[in-house]
Amino acid sequence: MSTIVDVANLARVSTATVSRVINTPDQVSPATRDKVLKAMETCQYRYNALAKGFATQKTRIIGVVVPSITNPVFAESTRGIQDVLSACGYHTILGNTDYTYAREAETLQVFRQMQVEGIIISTTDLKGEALAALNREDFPFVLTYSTVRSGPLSCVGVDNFAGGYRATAHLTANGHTRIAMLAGAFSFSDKSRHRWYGYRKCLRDNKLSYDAALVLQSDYTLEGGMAGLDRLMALDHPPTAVFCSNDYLALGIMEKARHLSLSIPRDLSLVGFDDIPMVGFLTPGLDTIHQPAYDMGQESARVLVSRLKDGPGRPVHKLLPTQLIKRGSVQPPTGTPREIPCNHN
Amino acid sequence: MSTIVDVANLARVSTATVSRVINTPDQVSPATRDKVLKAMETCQYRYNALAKGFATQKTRIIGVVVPSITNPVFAESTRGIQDVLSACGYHTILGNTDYTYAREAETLQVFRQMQVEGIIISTTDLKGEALAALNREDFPFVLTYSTVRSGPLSCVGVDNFAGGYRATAHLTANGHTRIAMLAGAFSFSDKSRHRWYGYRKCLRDNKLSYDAALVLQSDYTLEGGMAGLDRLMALDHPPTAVFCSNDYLALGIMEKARHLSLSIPRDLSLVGFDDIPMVGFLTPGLDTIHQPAYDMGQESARVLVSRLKDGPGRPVHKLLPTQLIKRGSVQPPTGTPREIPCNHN
DNA sequence: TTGTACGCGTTATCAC
DNA sequence: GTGATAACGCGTACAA
Repeated sequence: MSTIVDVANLARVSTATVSRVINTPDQVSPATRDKVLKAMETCQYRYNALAKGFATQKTRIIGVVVPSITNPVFAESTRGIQDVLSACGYHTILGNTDYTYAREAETLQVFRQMQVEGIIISTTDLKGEALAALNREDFPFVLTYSTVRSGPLSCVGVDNFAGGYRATAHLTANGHTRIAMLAGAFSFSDKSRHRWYGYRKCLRDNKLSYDAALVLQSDYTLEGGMAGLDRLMALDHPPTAVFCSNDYLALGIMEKARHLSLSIPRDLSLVGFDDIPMVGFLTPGLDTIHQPAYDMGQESARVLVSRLKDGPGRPVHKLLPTQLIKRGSVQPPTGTPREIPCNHN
Repeated sequence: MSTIVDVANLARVSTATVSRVINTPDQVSPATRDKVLKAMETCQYRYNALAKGFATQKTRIIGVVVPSITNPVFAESTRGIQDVLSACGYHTILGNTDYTYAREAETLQVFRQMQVEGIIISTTDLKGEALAALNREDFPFVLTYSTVRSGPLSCVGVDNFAGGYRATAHLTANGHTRIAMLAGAFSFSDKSRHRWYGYRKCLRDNKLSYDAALVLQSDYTLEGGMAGLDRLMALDHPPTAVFCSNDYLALGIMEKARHLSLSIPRDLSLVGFDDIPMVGFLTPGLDTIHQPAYDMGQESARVLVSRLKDGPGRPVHKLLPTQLIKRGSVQPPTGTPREIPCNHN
């Protein structure tokens, strides 16, 4: 593999000139420029960005950490991130943690060793040492999909509390009184926890008692959803509606409901969270809380880029709006009046 | 940021010793080792993998190029790739091309400039200069999702011809005679082209005439699927069945069919390709050709890793089996006998 | 406009 | 077991 030295020798110029031809072509006379370009051609010279990164301490690489590569919602936000970053001349490198803190810490370590210039992360442990360390060192990073509305960490996400509230309110407005929540385990998802807070608050505002038996924590998998429904339907007083803390869980429930010959929404109403593309195709379509994933990705990238440009400043907290999408997976419990006005937004 | 030089000074040893503590701890006496580790601690030393890559000309980074990050089938295969690569001590960096050759060439260039050690790519242009260049230089790379069964390029994929044949045979076996194909544009998808070859061959074997008006090329998007169905139903003799060259297109068709009040499978039978997770949740479920995406990813990574280990050898061509999954989106055209035995496998 | 010389953090090759 | 030092490819003062 040839280097600028080879090119320089061939063109009978110095390496500095070759470097200038690459980086600031106008600073070199057309004659020598052509000479150098020709030389590059003949040696099949290939630029070494690694060496540049090494020399300048700037790699133009941003690390993106997501908990799951299979959940389409993360594909969307990642697309948003990439679109903005590549427009700003940055490259993206993606790491996935499968919702485990160990892999998150490891990924973070690898990224830093690779000298990424910044990190965008959907974390599984907001209070973890890994993030604390980044923050201590003033390393540029931003949280996505989070609900943090204050504190030292920059964060772009949605109001998960409000989303959880809205989802539950949709069910209470339809006359449901036994409303379960199938949540991603709070241990790895503060988002899920905030949605649960919203759920509880909404129950309270509607004078519905909170029944801990109706709240299940689960993996974010189809199997988790399926197992969850099994447990819920085995209760003495099974719920008439379930709020799932993401669409994946809701899919698991729908699948399991089919096995149990439960009809949705007749026997069970269902609300999800995320609005991944496919839930609009189901029959019935899934009522869900839409997250603007692509926009959130874009915004996260923008926040990171300006942090990179302007240096450390006060942390940014942006919560994007969510939206309830009604498609037909919710109806009043059998034998209940149709729709009750909802004044909790 | 402290370096091994700082550590060496602090521990009163040479940089070589520090390096040994990092890479081959047994080659250094326990006493000095501890001394060095302590020094690392106190200067908050962080290893610089970039510098190592620069010094050794080995980055342990593999570039993965996919045409779409949103299509779940690529998420699956990427997961397979990552699982194998990380087990072999490689890091993965993901690039996405949105099915455009320009972005593919650019991504390839960036990856090479970053000094990736190998590339796994689902290409949009098999005959393109970008791949040819890689091959000329003996750069280690493998194609995925491809159908190439010979030639100089290593390739792990599925038999798209057989898959296309099988999908079509499923329709002819059900008595369909006007079978359309909605294909990803051949210009960017040789997979789609091979599926089309299978489609044509199957028609011929069944003595069905080939009608070019029934074959549409499209983007791999929902909108492409929707527009496609519009055009097909506007024909003088609309088809009674459609083979879609991926599930995404089939989803678009299902959505559009709903708008047109066409019932699937009563008014229109449908077969897809890929078997992305969600199509099992639809009503009716989509009949489709299952690709073992995760396995294919794993296998691609294995092929690349052994190429990396053993140096250039003869190219590998592995075609994994596909499988027809029946879920209910196909039935005989109205007023036709039920199932005709199929002897084309 | 062009050239010289050094630094970036690590590994590898010798010596000792 | 340990130390000194030359690579690795590029950017960049600074000098010419």
